[in-house]
Amino acid sequence: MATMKDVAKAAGVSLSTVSYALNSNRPISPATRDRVMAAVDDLGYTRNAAARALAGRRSHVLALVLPPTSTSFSATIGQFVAGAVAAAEEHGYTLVIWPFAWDDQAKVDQLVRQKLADGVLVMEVTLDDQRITALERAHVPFTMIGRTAELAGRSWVDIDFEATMAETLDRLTALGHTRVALLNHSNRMLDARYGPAVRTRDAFLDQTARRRLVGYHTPCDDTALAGRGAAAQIWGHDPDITAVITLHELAAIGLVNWLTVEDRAIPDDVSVIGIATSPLITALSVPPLTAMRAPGPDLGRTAIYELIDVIDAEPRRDRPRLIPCTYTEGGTLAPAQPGHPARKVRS
Amino acid sequence: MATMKDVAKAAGVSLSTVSYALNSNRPISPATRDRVMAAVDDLGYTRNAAARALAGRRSHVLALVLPPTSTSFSATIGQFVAGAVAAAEEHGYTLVIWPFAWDDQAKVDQLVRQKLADGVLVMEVTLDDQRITALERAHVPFTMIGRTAELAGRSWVDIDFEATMAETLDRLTALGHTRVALLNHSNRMLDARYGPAVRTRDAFLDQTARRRLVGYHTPCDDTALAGRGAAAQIWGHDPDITAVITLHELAAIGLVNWLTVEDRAIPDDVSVIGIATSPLITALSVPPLTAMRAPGPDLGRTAIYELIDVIDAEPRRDRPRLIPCTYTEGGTLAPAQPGHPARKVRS
DNA sequence: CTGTTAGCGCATTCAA
DNA sequence: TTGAATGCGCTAACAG
Repeated sequence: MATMKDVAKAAGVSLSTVSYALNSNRPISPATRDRVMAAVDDLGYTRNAAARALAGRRSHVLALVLPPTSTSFSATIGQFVAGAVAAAEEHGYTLVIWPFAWDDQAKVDQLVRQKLADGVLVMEVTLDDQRITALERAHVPFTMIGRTAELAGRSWVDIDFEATMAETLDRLTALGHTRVALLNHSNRMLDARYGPAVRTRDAFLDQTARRRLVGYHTPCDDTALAGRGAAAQIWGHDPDITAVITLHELAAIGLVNWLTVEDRAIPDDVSVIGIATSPLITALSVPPLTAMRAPGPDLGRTAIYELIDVIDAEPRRDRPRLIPCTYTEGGTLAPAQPGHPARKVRS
Repeated sequence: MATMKDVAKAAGVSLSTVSYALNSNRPISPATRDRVMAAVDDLGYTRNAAARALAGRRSHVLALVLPPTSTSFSATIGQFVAGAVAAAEEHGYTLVIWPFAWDDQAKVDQLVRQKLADGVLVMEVTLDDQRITALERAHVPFTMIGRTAELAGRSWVDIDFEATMAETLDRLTALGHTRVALLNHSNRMLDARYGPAVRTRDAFLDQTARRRLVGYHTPCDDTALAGRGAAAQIWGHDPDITAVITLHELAAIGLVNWLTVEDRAIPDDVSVIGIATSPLITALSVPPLTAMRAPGPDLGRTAIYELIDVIDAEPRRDRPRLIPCTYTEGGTLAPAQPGHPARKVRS
């Protein structure tokens, strides 16, 4: 395998010139640069990552810690990762995933101390996440996807749940809906102070109250079965609810099934709108789910920008880090029935 | 950050002694080893990965290439990854995921040539996968999860679909089922010669024929909707089918819904059994899905063993590389109805 | 704009 | 069983 020395010889320049040409961090005449590049192509040369990291004290690797048995490396996370990979690449970094429980602090620590990555992206942060303080103690550059309650001096990006909920309720009220349910993450997640669950609930309760809507909050496991149960619970509690906001994929499927079995039509009898939902998911149902689409790729990009700034010790506070979901037309939203929705009964 | 030199000084030994103590690849007296280890603990020392890789010409990193928008980093893959991570760790390797389309050959190439990993794990291999030949040309150590049709000189591990299908049909026939449907992956996957889809179909058709069963093969996209459609198709084609074998998660949900709507009871009217299904999935339905559980962790471990052997140029051909799924009791299997299953009609 | 050179931190060969 | 010395391939001063 060719080394930089070989390239230097082939191009008739010094070793350092090759290095500078490759890193373009000092002026190089176009002529010599061309000769270097030609030699690089000729020899099929690629920098050795280990040597580069050793000499430069920088691995040029960023790590995303993601439990393999996470709530699913689902479409939404996939979109996020894709955006992050692209952004990292544009900045000369390689993004890799460290597939173990992120609260396996020992492992994260060890990899970080080996200097296998220059910085770490942290997902599924809870409001009082202990792991963040550990990272801070270890002086590891990191960016959170999501937010701890305490944000001082911490780098983060997150979905703007408040704004997203506002737009969602705007659209529902514009259609005449006044009784709305929220199919939220499970109580387990709420108890763990999982940011999206807590923020969505709070925004929902707060904003429905302020708008004088009837808002019914329903935590629910993310399974089709739990979704079915939640549906029964929702309309058992209030038969006149005409719209549901949902955060889950599988639970939403269950809810839809229940409605089908109960002969309630979507969207004529009940409107459904997803929140922070991936487009890959919305397309799966019929009619396609109307949703506030999760800003996956944007979040990924922004997270990488943040992280690189932290690594370079160049904090920029002018970047928008709270990114709203955007409305995506589907077929599951309709005006509320005048009066009560017809409630079909079935033997 | 402490270096090996610091440890040597603290322990009162030479630098090389520390190295040997850490790698235990030459005799060390217990006394000096203890002193070294004590110094290591004291200083909180960790080997620098870059320096180690540069000097040792080995990164001690293994890479799993996994598209972020894959058919879902689902529970099954998660289990596989968990097994692989554990096995890699036991052998002194770190397993990382490279999250980009694995047929983005250029990227894989580049990372490999930077020597960012010593070997690569390849998932979702098709029968005539072009990417494998590319890896061979580049002399990159790799192991396939799945199999190309041509196997000569290639390292692989795979699920034993034939044996799994045999046991599945054994169990169904023992319960008196003679008319069985297979809910397979989509035609797109079959056209792409995706191994699991092709092997399952072939095993199903072959073995049902040999057993003189009626076997109906139904390719199907992995969405709840497609599953519903497939169910309609199955019983439209043959109302007397009493058992379904399924490969999908979401499609199975759709199929179950359809049965619910049609007032067919599971398992009394229709038996359902999953193939290569993760236990995390089976638990989600009610009654829990009876299934042939995917040997995720075993596959992961075995794949790592294989890959390390390839890297060490120590091919072992005595290891079982074809791993069957194992039966997991659930609540979705019952004896076939004597005569026709009652076919309920609904207005 | 380009060349020379000193390490980066460790594995490993050669001596003892 | 241990130590000394070399070099892995590259970055980043320093010097011109």
